[in-house]
Amino acid sequence: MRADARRNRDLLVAAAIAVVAEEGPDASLNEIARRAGVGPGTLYRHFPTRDVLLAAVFQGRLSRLCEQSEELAESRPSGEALLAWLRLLTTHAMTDKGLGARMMRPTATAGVDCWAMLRAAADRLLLPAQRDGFIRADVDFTDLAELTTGIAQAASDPARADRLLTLTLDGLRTHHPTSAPGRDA
Amino acid sequence: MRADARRNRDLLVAAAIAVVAEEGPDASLNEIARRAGVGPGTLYRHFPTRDVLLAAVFQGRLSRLCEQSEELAESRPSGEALLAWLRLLTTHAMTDKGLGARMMRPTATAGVDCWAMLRAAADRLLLPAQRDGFIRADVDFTDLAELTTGIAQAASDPARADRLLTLTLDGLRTHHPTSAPGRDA
DNA sequence: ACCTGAACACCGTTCAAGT
DNA sequence: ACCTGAACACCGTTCAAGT
Repeated sequence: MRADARRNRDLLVAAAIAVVAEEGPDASLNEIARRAGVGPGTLYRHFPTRDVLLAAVFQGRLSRLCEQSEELAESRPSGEALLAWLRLLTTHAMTDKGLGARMMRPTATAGVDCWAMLRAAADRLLLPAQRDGFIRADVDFTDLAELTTGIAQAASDPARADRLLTLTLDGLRTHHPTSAPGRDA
Repeated sequence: MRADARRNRDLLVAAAIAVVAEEGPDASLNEIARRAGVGPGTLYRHFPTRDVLLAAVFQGRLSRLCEQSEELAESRPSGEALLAWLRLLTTHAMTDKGLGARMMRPTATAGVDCWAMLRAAADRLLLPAQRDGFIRADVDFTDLAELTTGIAQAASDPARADRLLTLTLDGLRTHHPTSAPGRDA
């Protein structure tokens, strides 16, 4: 890779990080190119698709999230660790006006395989929590990903997202029926 | 209202219904005007904002949803009725590529007060379900609206939406702790 | 009163021309 | 190899001119 090409690529990613933080994932690509000081053609050469550029923007935050999954797995009991990480994931899905939510899909596999990385990070916490009996055995990563991104998209602010996440997690816990209403009434 | 104005308004709504069904809530307004056979200026005269036009498109589906709430309240036991209606609401939020989800916000009050109508319809089922002890007393309409729209936006297909809704509702039920794990572990 | 449609500033995307 | 930037077809929105 030629030196000037490398330089332009870095300028574009930096500009994209800034612009996406301001305007969200639908930000103008021409604006990003302008801010990076290159022509629009140069942007398309490096990033043939908007999603490829967004993946580059997303990459830093994603790897941090994976690290945090490892830390939590070592430092906390399984149920607690999963809950804490899901909170991080939800916050994550809300950043940059929905960029996070947009990248947390199986299809958003551009350059880095975001979905596979997230699944690995989640399973590291989910499987122990299921083994220890805190979470239903039939829940999988797709459930967690869709529920957290959904909450992140629909909640009006972080406090409400936290409330919805708490409510939802009660549904994922293992069941302890006593009188079992809700069936006959 | 002059006769030709009335006629143009109706043409615009009809065109909007068709185009939004195809392209979703971000459909081109010029395209809608074109399809209605009027100039773009005429569209803006009748609907100063995109959301006002979308509310007109949404209105029919909304009133049907309110009727269904009344029917369910009369014909079924409270817990069952609420669940059935929430299924309808979720389906609803998925129609027209996210138009439903977009209108289910407090801000989307254009012409018709969609939010107030939905709240009335939901409370008709939620309050009895809470009185009968099937749903937590601290859950309110905002919780239900955000959870269903979130699920609708994040789920990849109707079957998955149904699964997520079921999981979530288990979290909204009244609690029956037996061994109460998830705290200490 | 209401409608028209040309006009403006923008957007995403492409591609000949340059170095 | 890579970059440039003019160019194209589109978009949302406005507003003078018409009836």
